[in-house]
Amino acid sequence: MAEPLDPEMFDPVCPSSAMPIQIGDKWTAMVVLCLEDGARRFTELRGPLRGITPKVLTQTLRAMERDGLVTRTAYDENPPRVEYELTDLGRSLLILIDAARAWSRDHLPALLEARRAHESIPRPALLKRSRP
Amino acid sequence: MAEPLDPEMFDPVCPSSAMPIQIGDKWTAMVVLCLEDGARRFTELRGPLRGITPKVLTQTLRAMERDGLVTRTAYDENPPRVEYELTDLGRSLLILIDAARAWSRDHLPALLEARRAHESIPRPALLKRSRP
DNA sequence: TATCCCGGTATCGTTGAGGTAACCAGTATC
DNA sequence: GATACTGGTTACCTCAACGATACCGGGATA
Repeated sequence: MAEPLDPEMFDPVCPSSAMPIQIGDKWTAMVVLCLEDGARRFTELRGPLRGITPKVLTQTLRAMERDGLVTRTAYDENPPRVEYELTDLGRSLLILIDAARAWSRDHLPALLEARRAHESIPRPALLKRSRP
Repeated sequence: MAEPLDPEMFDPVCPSSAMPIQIGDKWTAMVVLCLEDGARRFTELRGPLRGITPKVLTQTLRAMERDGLVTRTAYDENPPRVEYELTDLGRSLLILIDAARAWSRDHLPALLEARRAHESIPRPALLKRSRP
């Protein structure tokens, strides 16, 4: 199996929301990373994905299952146990996620700096505007 | 400068909308590709980006300018002329776009096939549901 | 009997990206 | 005077994603 997930592996205040790359829907890339080391249970995923509501996690996993990115295995035990696991297709997204993270490491600071610098100037007057 | 843009370089009916990777907003990656070979004018961009409205193109370019991905140069001629050009930062997105396109070439058919196959089965009954 | 656990549903509301349509200023040309 | 061209702007609307909150069924446990 795999070690327990770090409940702080995703920082909700991290600037990744400013990152100009998105894999799937809002949570898809994070789910892929959570499943990188093996199958995980529903409630196990809710830890690192801090703030995700069960409804949205269900939606995300259903969409990923539909697209062949994860498999869902329900064991007829009780309390119920359901495990999600990456398929080869889902695992193939890891190289993209790594590329996105490499870009962020190398270039996101420049983007954020450009954005910060842009906020300073009020409005550069795009074309000559005459207001009587 | 650069050769005229191919007005059919983006297929509006192409399955890229199903692609689980997005660079920036909806049109950002396409704008980057349009500017790959040199500066372009506003109306020049409207050709390949078929269906984009001037408002949305303005929004897209303003956001890219704010993030330091493009520069905007207005020449005081007339009729007015405005040129947009990639910065080094904007150009750095090309490797990400290439990675996304490589993933699509290699894996998107499998995703679409999984999606198609999933539509066939009505509902696999997630957990036992009892409705009286 | 009561409560907890797990893996969800059901219902409602908010938000923002994106689209539609119309309009504009200044110059040049017919 | 009318029209066209460029590079936009403005007001309005739609729709899907996302979130908040509450609830559920069935068995195990206290």
